Amino acid sequence: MASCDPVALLEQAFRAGIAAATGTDAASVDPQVKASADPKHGDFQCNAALALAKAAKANPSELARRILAATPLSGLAERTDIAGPGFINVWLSQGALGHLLAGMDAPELGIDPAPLPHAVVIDLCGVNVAKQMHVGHLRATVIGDVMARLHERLGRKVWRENHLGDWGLPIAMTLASLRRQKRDFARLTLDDLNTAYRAAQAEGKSDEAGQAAAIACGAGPHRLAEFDAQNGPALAAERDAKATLLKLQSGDPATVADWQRLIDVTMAEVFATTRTLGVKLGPEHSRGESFYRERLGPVIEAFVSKGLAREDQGAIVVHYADRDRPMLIRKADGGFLYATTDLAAVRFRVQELDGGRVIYVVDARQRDHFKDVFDGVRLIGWDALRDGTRAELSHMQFGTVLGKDKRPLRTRSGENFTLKALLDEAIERGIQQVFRRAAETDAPTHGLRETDLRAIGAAVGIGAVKYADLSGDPVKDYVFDLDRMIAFEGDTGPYIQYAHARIASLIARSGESAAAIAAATYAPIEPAERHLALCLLRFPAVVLAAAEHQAPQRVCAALHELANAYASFYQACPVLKAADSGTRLSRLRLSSLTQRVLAGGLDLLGIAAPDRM
RNA sequence: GUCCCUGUAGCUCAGUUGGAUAGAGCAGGAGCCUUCUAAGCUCCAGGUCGCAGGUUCGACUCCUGCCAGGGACGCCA
Repeated sequence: MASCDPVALLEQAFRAGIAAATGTDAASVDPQVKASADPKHGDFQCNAALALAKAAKANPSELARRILAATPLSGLAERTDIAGPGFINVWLSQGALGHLLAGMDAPELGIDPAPLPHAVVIDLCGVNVAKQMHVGHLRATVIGDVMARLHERLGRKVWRENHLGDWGLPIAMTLASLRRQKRDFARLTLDDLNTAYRAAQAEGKSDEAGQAAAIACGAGPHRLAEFDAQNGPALAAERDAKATLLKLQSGDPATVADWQRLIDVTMAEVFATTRTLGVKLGPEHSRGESFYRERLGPVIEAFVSKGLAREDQGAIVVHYADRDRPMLIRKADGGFLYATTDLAAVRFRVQELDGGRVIYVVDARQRDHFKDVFDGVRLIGWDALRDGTRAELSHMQFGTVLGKDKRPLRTRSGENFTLKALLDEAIERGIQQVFRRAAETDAPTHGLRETDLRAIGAAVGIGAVKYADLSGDPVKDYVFDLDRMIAFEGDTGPYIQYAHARIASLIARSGESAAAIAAATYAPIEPAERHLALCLLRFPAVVLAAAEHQAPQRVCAALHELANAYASFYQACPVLKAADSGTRLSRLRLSSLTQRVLAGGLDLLGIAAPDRM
């Protein structure tokens, strides 16, 4: 497979050179080829001589000389250099750059397929029935979607699993409460459900807390009876909820129909939000907790029968050798816990979905929980795939979204912001900016229809929010500051969209056909052209690295660098007014490739790339 | 109390798994639109990488111990 990745080609060359110079096996050497940080040190460098010299107690500079002499670089390098204690610096020739760019100039943009023997399962979104989506879901949804896109781009089978909270007592409480109120289930909105959910939760809490307090105070049976009388409604509600849960579990048709209605109402709004976000998530990706309900009992039986779990104070728990914290898998009252469901889910995902990698895109605060679950899975061997290999289980943990006060983002009244409200505001701000621009008579958007401008504005606003979420290390908390995200200056989504739109407009103005541009010869000569070319060639490897390291921010960084390199090129190198037609066409082709890489990269991030803005 | 995460410029953050003089963006200073979109470009200024040891040719990166902030810890999910 002809690779257009200069690092791969140089690695191959240096591996041969090192093998020849040191008399070792080429397959076992690490050529340590990297892009140079400083142009003074060439385009790429090979750092292998330093480590090898230490092992062989040789002079690193001398060894570097021998490696370089034995490395076949003709056709690739125009200049080489040995610097410092033994760094080998390489400058690519213009011919090699042009050849590599041409190799990358294809629909797949140089991203070679990297298939895996098994599927990749991505747990994302994780909404709860009867609850509004909030900023926490933004991250689980957006990051999960990007991970799915990255693996899909590499030609891997991907399962997007939206593990919704659609089962258990909380849902039954909401359902029971709505039925008591004789609500018309055909007319319910998500807000209605949310209100009922919170009311039901609050009832349960006050009841529990009060009862616990009464018991803690050493209250006798009489006092407890009095308490019971005072809290009659709450207790009645709880009994009602439990009865409803039983009916639901036994498949009572009317109850199941109402329950399904709650799910439909919730998911209609969830899917409206994922559409707004440009996230690929639909009904076909929903596999909620209820799906696993028949698989929970067997989980307990398996752990108990294998002696991995035992009874403790009435509950069934798994103890681990290296920590005090046990994992509860069944309550004393016989009920199951979320660890039980997750154990069943991992088992299903590995054994039935053939998941060789199972990635949980979930809030970092659940790290202990997933450590326990994964260790439990490994203990019992449910990470074994059909071919006997072990699945990789990972918790891709993300940090909390904070407000400007560095506290978890809340409204004035202390409630979570709904995701919808946040996105609506971002879209509104994006539209304002686009309108402001379009008012200028020389703007390419001047005179566009209002509906088109609004669509561009939405793409810009959503792009700003998503880019801000994706461009940092996922594990860290970040401050949600719409003013900063939407400023559209610097390292933002709109900056990259802008670079893309500029190129689209440039190419449209050129009057050249796509065929004429595609037939041009790449001739990156000017420093800005060379730098742009090197940024382009770096991109395919970044996609693979981002997938393997579960680091979407690498895609963002590479795109920002590329957009930046293009902006400098644009400033320094006239395209349409280039001195001669060869240069003009070469620069147009370079621009075209840049445009497609930017669009492709934004697509991996699930961010739209408008042609005008 | 136990365990986990985080600490990099005034602010918000990157840092390619150990490589050369630690990078961006805001904010601050100086320039650049009669010529391809100024949502842009080019300079300048800004740092004991939380602290202290250790590992080695070489450490923001790996190890140990502290300090600070945050989080999780038996019958909620």
